[in-house]
Amino acid sequence: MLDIKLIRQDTEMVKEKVTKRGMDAGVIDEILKLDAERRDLIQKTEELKSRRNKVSGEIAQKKKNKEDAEDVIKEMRDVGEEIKQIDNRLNEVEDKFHDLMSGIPNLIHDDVPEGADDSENVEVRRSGETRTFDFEPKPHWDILEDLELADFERAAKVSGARFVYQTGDGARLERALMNFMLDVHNKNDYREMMTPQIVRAGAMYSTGQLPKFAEDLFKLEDTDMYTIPTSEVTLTNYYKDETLSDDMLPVKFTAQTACFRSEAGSAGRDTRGLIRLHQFNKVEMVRMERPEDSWAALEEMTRHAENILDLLEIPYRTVILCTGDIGFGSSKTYDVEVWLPSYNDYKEISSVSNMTDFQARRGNIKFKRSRDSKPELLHTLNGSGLAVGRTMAAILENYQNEDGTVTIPEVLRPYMGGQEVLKKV
RNA sequence: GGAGAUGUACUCAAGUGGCUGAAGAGGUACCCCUGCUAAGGGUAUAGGUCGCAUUGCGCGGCGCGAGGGUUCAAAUCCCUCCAUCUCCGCCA
Repeated sequence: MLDIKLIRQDTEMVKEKVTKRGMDAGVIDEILKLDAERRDLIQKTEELKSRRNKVSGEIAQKKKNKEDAEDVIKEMRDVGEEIKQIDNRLNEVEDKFHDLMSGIPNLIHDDVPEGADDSENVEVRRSGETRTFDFEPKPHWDILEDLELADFERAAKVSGARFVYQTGDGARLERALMNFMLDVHNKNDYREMMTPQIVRAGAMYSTGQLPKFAEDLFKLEDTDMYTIPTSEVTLTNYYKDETLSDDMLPVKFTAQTACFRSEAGSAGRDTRGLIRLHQFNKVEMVRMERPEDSWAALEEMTRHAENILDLLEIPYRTVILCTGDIGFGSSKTYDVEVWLPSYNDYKEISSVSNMTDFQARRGNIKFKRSRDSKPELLHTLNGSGLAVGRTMAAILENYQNEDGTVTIPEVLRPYMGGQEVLKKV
């Protein structure tokens, strides 16, 4: 949600930024019109309410003095009727107003490059040499099958397409990765959390999944509850409707959860392997920052995501998302992309965003600089650190050997009981 | 899942239709007293949000878990929802 005051004062700037995302800015004019009507109605109804309050006091006085108040009461009856009518109209206008407001994406930062889609994202740095194989490397789904690390067929039987059982060393490697990632983030002072994985609609609204992206979510039948598509939802909403004191900042959380995505509209894409599933594990980082600190925090958090791949010694690059690819609530996003031989390309493994005050306004998350200062909206940030399944895919493909085995990255070996290779059982 | 109870400000708590922006206590801040601390005394302190105004403190609406309703008027009556507690049932 944007600040309506900003839209009023700086209309042209807002329109320009909305347009850059490929959205029709006409809705801004519509919003301003509704806003004007809304404020007009508020003034009218408040004036009447003020009068009613005053007269009500007088009625109380008269009653106390055993005077007759019938005529004033009658008059107030009409005033009450008028208030009701204006309030009804006001409610309609405000509903429409909020509908439109909650459909406006966050303002993009000036650094965000213009572009139509992900092909126009701009690389900002690259790390590690991509390996040249002196044999034909296998895609990770073949490795999973050959080493019996995962079972997609039986998952399809039980749950459907885009689900997986990880089996044996496959399950152990998944667990090792999650523990490794959480340990690294812990060292960087992110507070570890285990969170709910089912939330109410209100939480989804705050972080921006609702109302616009409902089709991406799984909803529990006959309830107002949804499975989370990322722990960004539960971590960011932790302080929903609260005002934090300055000494609590910055807030830094990390959590591992399952993530559930309906993947509506992605039929036929990434159909094999661990890249695109309805359920996957992800370790997430979320931060809440003073507005003046959030841009530095975005850079730092991106480094924290990259650091996982540095430690795993897997090649990656980092791109800044262009206007056509950046998410709805984000002002600026870096994607960290890992090298996948099977795609012969870099594939997103982390997305790190500064949502500025966009989610904080929706979720009413504030802080006070001191005891006497006014509450201000926080800036919220989130980033994967990392998508666990995709990390596993990257390890299998980048660390595979000619004999079909996979070398386990050194940093993971302590988490695998000292095991050095994955091989056929 | 069944039955009952509760939800007021930082905390505890009074308040069953008008005089309640909301008693009282604690807490917190400052001051007095005292060599210091404690105890004692005094003063202050009700959040937030919305609208108007902003040459200056301002004016007003909302607000007693949330949302509706009744009424000239609601913390107080009614409805729905949420949360907490107790008992029973069930269960990892």
